[in-house]
Amino acid sequence: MEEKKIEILTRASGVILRHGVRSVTMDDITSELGISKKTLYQYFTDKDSLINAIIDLKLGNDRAICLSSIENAENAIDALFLISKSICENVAAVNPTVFYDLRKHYPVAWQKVCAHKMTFVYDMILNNIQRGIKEGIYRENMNPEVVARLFVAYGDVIMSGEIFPWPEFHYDQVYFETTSFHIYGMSNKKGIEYLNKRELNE
Amino acid sequence: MEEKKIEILTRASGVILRHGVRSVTMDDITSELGISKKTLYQYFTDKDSLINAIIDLKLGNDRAICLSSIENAENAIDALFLISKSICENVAAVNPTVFYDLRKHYPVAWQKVCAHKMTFVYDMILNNIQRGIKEGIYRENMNPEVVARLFVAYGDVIMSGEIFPWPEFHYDQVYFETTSFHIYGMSNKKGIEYLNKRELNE
DNA sequence: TAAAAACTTTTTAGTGTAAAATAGTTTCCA
DNA sequence: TGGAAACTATTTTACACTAAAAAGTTTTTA
Repeated sequence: MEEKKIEILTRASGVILRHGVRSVTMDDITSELGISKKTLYQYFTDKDSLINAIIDLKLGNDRAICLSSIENAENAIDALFLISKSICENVAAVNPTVFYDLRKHYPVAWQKVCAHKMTFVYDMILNNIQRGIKEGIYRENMNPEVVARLFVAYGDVIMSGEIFPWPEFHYDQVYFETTSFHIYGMSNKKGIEYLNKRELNE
Repeated sequence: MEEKKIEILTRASGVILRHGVRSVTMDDITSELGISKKTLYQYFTDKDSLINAIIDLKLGNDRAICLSSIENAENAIDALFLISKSICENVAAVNPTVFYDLRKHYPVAWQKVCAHKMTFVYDMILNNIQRGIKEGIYRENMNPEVVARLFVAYGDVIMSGEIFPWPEFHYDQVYFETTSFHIYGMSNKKGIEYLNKRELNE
């Protein structure tokens, strides 16, 4: 991909993820980036393809960050904390209306997001559970499929804002509390000892 | 309330909660109960008041069952298991479209349902957390407000069917798994010992 | 060559209206 | 008295239409 296309993509991504897909028009993007419509349409045939590219870019970045977190973590618990920290930083910058807009008007992009949650995130958590069990810090008497899906669901619950209304609650705090609670729920005796030790160091 | 009104209410409740609010017309109810519209409207001025009465009845029953579970339980963990068992039995009999219909067309009734979740259920779980801490079986290092709201959220997640699609997953099984996971997440060493002992007895 | 501007086409929000469905009322009859 | 049916009133729904906005294209200009 040409350098110019990448620049347009990343800058447009910033505007759209911050303000919503519907709210930002193609004219808004051109004037925001200081380019003409001609140029914009030279690189992206229509708004749909631009949105799809933005979502691909975003999900790709998220995945890369998660995978590096997993590699650098000393154990399953540490990995989950690292992941939740980066998810927090990444998703907090996305306006919730983006998800609403995608679901309603951009079925292809929305499908990508759903697939990302139900395959990548789900598989990642499922692997994390297996890793934790193998490392002897997670309980063996839980249902991995249900527990992993529960973790996936947290994102929706927190983002919807119904149960944790802003400004009484803040995404990042709730997400952190939720993740630690989830880790406690999965941990066995040895895992909880590690958690306690971890808490002391903070 | 007269005996006849109660009979009409309970029987209409059965039909409506099973098939949905919008799907069941006033004519359906009269023919199903074998009464005339004259009689039905003698006891309920309009459909709205009937629906509201049904919701009041339903929520009242649910509350009564929960409160008796709490009293009869030997400790906080036992109480949560009893509650989740009765919630399961009660909510599983309600067609999910009922919630959809209420939310969209019966704002007063929907408000009752939301208030029930956000006050009664939430307070109940908050009390349960305090009880468990006092009984020395729950951790003290958790955020009760977040953890209680998380429990409230499970209901929505499971009922929506997006994360746990039927028929791959069944309400009652997922609800049971989820509740036990949640209890593990709240329990401390002593609580987990009680849980292990409990599992052996099953 | 690419931005700016002017332009055309498509999508969407909003409105009005007719038909259908349902709520709610009245009448008749066992 | 209360059920059955016929009736009226209200609400929903569907469709057509209009106006505005935004997508997408072409032309002009620096």
